[in-house]
Amino acid sequence: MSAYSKIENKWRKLWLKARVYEPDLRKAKKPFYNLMMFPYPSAEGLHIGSVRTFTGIDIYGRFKRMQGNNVFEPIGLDGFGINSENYALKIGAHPVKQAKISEKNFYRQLEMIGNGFAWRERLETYDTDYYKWTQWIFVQMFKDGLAYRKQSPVNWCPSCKTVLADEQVLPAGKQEFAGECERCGSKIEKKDLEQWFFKITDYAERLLSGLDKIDWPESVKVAQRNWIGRSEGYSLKFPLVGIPEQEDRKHSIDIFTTRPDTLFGATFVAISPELAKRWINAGWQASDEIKKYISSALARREGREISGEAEKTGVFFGIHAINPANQEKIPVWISDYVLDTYGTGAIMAVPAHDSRDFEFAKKFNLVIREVISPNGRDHDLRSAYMDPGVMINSAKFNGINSEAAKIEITKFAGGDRKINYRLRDWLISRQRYWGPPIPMIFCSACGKLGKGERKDMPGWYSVLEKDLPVRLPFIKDYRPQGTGESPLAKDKKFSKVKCPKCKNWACRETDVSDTFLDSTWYFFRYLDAKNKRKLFDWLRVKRWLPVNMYIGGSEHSVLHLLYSRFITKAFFDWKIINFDEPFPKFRAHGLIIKGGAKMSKSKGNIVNPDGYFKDFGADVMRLYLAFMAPLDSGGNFRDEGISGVDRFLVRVKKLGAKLAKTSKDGLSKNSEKLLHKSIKKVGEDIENLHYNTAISQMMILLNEFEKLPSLPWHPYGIFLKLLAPFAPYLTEELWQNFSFKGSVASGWKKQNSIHLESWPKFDPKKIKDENFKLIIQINGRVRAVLDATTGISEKEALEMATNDENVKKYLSSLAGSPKKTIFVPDKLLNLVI
RNA sequence: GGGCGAGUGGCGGAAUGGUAUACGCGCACGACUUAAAAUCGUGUGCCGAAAGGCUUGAGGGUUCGAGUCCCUCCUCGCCCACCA
Repeated sequence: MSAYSKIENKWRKLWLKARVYEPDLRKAKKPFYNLMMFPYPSAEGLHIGSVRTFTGIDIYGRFKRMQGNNVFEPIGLDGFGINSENYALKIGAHPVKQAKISEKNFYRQLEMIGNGFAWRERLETYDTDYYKWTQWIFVQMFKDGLAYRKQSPVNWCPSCKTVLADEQVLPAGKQEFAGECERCGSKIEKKDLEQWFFKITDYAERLLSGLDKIDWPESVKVAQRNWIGRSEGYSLKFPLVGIPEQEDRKHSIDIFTTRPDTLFGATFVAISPELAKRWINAGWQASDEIKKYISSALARREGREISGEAEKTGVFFGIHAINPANQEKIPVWISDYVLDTYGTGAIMAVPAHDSRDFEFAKKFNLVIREVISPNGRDHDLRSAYMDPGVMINSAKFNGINSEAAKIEITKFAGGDRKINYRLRDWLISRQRYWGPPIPMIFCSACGKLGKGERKDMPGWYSVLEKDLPVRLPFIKDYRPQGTGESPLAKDKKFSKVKCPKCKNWACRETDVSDTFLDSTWYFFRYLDAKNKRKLFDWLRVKRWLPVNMYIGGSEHSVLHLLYSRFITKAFFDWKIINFDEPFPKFRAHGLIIKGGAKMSKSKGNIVNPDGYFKDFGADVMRLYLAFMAPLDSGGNFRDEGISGVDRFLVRVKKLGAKLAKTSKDGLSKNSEKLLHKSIKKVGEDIENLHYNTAISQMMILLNEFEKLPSLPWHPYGIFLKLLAPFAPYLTEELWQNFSFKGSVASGWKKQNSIHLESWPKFDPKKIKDENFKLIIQINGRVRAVLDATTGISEKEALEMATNDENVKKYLSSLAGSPKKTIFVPDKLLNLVI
């Protein structure tokens, strides 16, 4: 037990009862939505890093509150989804039961950190009242044409017999583990299944342009831009030759390129193994050799794409295409270096000007023809020449600049400008148990007749809004099937449903949606968490959104933040909100490490906050975590470091004993100056999330106050206010003890809380210095530091300098008079000899 | 391979182009104590007896003056990765 537990418990209860942190969501005059990414209740409990983020943003929120804002700081749990389910699987508990246990543990931990949470609005994504609206969003996406089904390969672990999310397949970076299941280490395979997708690609352009108007760290914006991967290029058609006229056969290949200027040097076409397989499935003839290559290439590609280092393989497809620029007959190859998921799955290969094509052509002895040259002549190509240059070997385009040739050659070859994106549609289905059932129904009877809610998807109906939520049934064996179906498929009571159209027996969709969907919209729901009839009350949303300040981990730079922006833009298009960027201001927090290494179970260096909060108290831990480093950078968690802030708080408490008897006493001029400087600095530092330097400034101020024989009341009150966002419990207690306002004995009221006091203001006049240290430099080196009066002229400064013994010595030894003097008012004088 | 970020004491870190190492930890010495802890005080980048010199990953540049701006390189961290 820490020395503070008693007062912490007292104030926690009083604050809760008085609703100090519950703004009126319907009427607040100066709403300020202070949001942190909600946690998913992990196995180990609240991570010390999350605690730092939560208390960190709470410091900001308390500061904003004292500045007169109605601060709303909600909290909830992102407890639905694969992570929680895997934990349940691991310990052999049922996710439904485990959720309740984790929930209790997390809320217990979140209560002890001293945050001003609006507890009444808390939510959990697995709550029926919550996921009802997750499903509602799915229904709207379907009706709007933004949800669709398509065949897609999923990750499948043959040993766990389960479908895995991409995040669960070890990434390519760790070479020796690439493409392995994170749980059992088996090689991941791909299975083709019909999956639901959200058409996020429709929003690619807006997701890109929206970045320009939001205040986010540049690195996060760059990450999103790269993820979206807009590429301006051209599409070209390569006709195929020698193909018998048959309906079911392709007669040309479409490709995307950013380098049409190299078209005359395109000496072969390469297509992805996946595309080749689709053609063969559609009726193409292919030799056994080719089929064998395709299946071995696909097998190698299972799991994540292998690293760029891997050697390229390929096989001649046995057909030829026509280069549209020079009508040359060029071979069509199948190769594993062609990505199926980017562009059209087919490329024109220009070995002379693309390193990958070059490598491939060398290996298979294909024609390499130079068409761009740095100097207008052929030269010996040892590697691909990828820079711009002068056109050669390109018929009538010879001699012109390659940049100019891009559009000319495209026109000549009958191509078009095309913008291509790296971004792919969002795969939303999960063949899992622990998530919101996708609210769709398939009727085979309607499907045969081509009927459905949407013409492009015969037989598919969304669940009627009045029938939402589609409740996740409790099933005993929730383990993933490995059949490509969700465990829900086994529950016939669940999956058998009447068709909303023809009333015959139909099938319910048994997949659940991706966890990331749950977290795209939680900040809307916080505003109206108890509303059973609507997603949210429009007036509240109008009053509070978009979010004023959002803080979270940069690991969500791409997925969560991009998906949330996407859903918000969809809401905007559905006209249920009037803004289309949810987080105009976002800041990423840093990572704290322990003993120089990232915290992990295998290293055994995970810090459990429970013991620390118990031993030191919330105020000390909040201060320690804030003092470690600026919030947006990391820090090393060291037990020894805690004592510094612990002592600091003890001294703050002791300082109260020194309070002067009357409130009339003033401070000396110097102390007052420091006080006002501190008010300024602490405020500015909090605004910039530089809590470490704010605390350092308060320590300096405390050191000054401690030196005084007695301390007047007023400055002590100001000091407590500056400290209040960091150490909410102790400052509230001292505020009350010294009767700045009310006391518990006289019936403590909300209005008496230090946390609703106004933030101190500094007087710019009182900050002005009358004296300063004049730095005298000779040739840029400091030779004297003199006390001077603020505002002295260059002449006066020079006089002071030349009268100084030390300076005299240098001037005489260097035997010269200053050639030049540089004078920075109230700062320094530099004599150049 | 590409993108982003970072390299400052024994440690976390601080420095609008103007006294580098604030604040804190740790350490040393001293006071208090029978003693220890706690507390308080003093000191604490490196070399040097001192005067003084050197020091922000390495090297160059711009500047009267560079931790800060520019170029080259090295190391570490994170993200992406055959994106045509």
